[in-house]
Amino acid sequence: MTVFEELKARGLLAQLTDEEEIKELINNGKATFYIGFDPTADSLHVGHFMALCLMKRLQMAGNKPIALIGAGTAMIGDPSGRTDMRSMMTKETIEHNSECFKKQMSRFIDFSEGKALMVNNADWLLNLNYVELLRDVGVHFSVNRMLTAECYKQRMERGLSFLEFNYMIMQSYDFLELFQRYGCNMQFGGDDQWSNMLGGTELIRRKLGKDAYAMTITLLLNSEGKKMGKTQKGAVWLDPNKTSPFEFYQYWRNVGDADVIKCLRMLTFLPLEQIEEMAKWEGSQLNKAKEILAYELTDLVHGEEEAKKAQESARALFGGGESSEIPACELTEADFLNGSIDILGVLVKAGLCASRSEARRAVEQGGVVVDSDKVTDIKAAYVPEQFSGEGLLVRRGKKNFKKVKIS
RNA sequence: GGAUGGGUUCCCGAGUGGCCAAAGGGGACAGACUGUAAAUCUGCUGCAAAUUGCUUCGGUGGUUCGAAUCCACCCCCAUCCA
Repeated sequence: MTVFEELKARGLLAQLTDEEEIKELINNGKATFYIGFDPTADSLHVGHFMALCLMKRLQMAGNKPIALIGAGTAMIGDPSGRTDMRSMMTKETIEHNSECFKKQMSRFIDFSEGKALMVNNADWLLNLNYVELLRDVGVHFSVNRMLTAECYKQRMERGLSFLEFNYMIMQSYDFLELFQRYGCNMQFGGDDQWSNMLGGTELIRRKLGKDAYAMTITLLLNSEGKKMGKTQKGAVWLDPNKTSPFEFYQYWRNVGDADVIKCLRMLTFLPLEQIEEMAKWEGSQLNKAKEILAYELTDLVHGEEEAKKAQESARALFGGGESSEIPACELTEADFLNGSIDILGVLVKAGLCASRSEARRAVEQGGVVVDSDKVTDIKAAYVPEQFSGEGLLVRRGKKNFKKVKIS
C-alpha cells in the first residue's frame, strides 16, 4: 500500500488542491512539505500530534518535512475557527512557547542529518517592511475574495480586527518564503487552515508562476461533532507535566464507543488490517479496543514504560486491585490543624476538589471513598498516622484517584 | 465622529429598587443503571468558621434604609450612517 493510499484509508485526508499531483509527489518521496505550528501554548496538544504523525509517515516514505514554528504568525493570531479574538501574547511568552514546542517535536521527528528541518517564521516575518509588503504581496490578494473565505465567515458576524484579517497573508507569505528558500512545494495542516493554505498556493502561482500544493488533515471530531482532545480543564497536552501519562491514557480509555475505531485509524500506527478486525467487535468487547488505543497513544507520546505503568494503574484501579503508580500527593505537618485534617481539607489538598464547598458537595452526594469506605460525614477527620506508609487512596467520583501520603 | 441596540455566574439567556447568590436551558460534576461507553433518570453547580456570613451582574463614583436594576462619567461589542 502506498503512503497516499494509507492516509486515505485511515481517513486522514480532508481537502486537496490536486489529488493526482499530490499522490505522485508523496508516493515517490518527491515532496518537501511544511506544517506550521503557532506557539500559542507552552505544550503541543493532540491536534499537533496528528500533524506530527503525518509528518512522520511522510518522512518514512522519503519526503522531507519542514516543521515551521510560527513565532511570527503567533504575533498576529489566527482567527480561523474562532468566535472571538485570541488574547495577544507577549513576545517573551511566544519565545518561551517556541522553545517548548521545539523540544517536544524532536521526540517525534528525526531532524538529524538534514532529514527534516525546523524553521521559525519570526526570522522573516518580523522584519518585513509594511509598504514593501503591501506592494509585493498585498497586490495579489483580493479583499472581496478573502471575505468570502470560510475562515472569516464566522467572524464576519462577531467582528474581525484588521490584525487578524492579515493572518492569511502572513501564512501565505510563509509558504512563498519556504518555497523559495527550500523548494517546499507542499503544505499540510488542519482542515480549518484550508483557506489560509490556499492563499499560499495562489500567491506562489501569481508571484512566481509555479505550482505548489496544499492538503488538509481531517479534524478529529467525536461522534457528536466536537473536537477531540479537549476536556473541561482544557486541552489534552503532550507535556507530561501538564497532562500526566495516566490522565492521557485515561482520556483515550474513555472515548465513546462510536469513536474508538476512528481514533485507532487516525492516530495510531497499527496496521489497518488489525484495526478492521477490531471494527467488528461489539458492545463491551470494545473496551479492549479502547485499551489498545490508550496504550498505543501513551506509548507514542510518553514511551513504552509510561504506557505500561498507566495501563497497570488503570487496570488496578478499575479492576479493584492495588497499584503503586497512582498519582500521589503529600501532606505536610502544616496541613494538620490541631493534629488532624478533615475530609474536605484532604480533597482540596489532593487537588480532587477545587474548593471546600465543592468537596462538601462531593461528600454529601456520596461521591467520596477513602480506601474502600464511603465517606458520609463531612466532618470526618484524619490524623497524620493514617497517611503513613502506603497512605490512603482517596477517590472522588468514579475516575478521580489520588494516593495521599504524609511527607 | 453620529444614531440605535447591547455587556448578567463556565456558556446561552431571563431579571428594570427589597421576595436576588440571581429564572430557564446547555455544559460540568456527583449518584442510580452499565462496560471506566452511550442513552436515560435523580441530585448538584460563587466562597466560607455554613439554618449564618462574605463577595459577585463591563469599570468608577453617586442617589437610597436598601442597587444587577436609578443617575453621572468612562471602557468594550454589534448594526446602520459618515
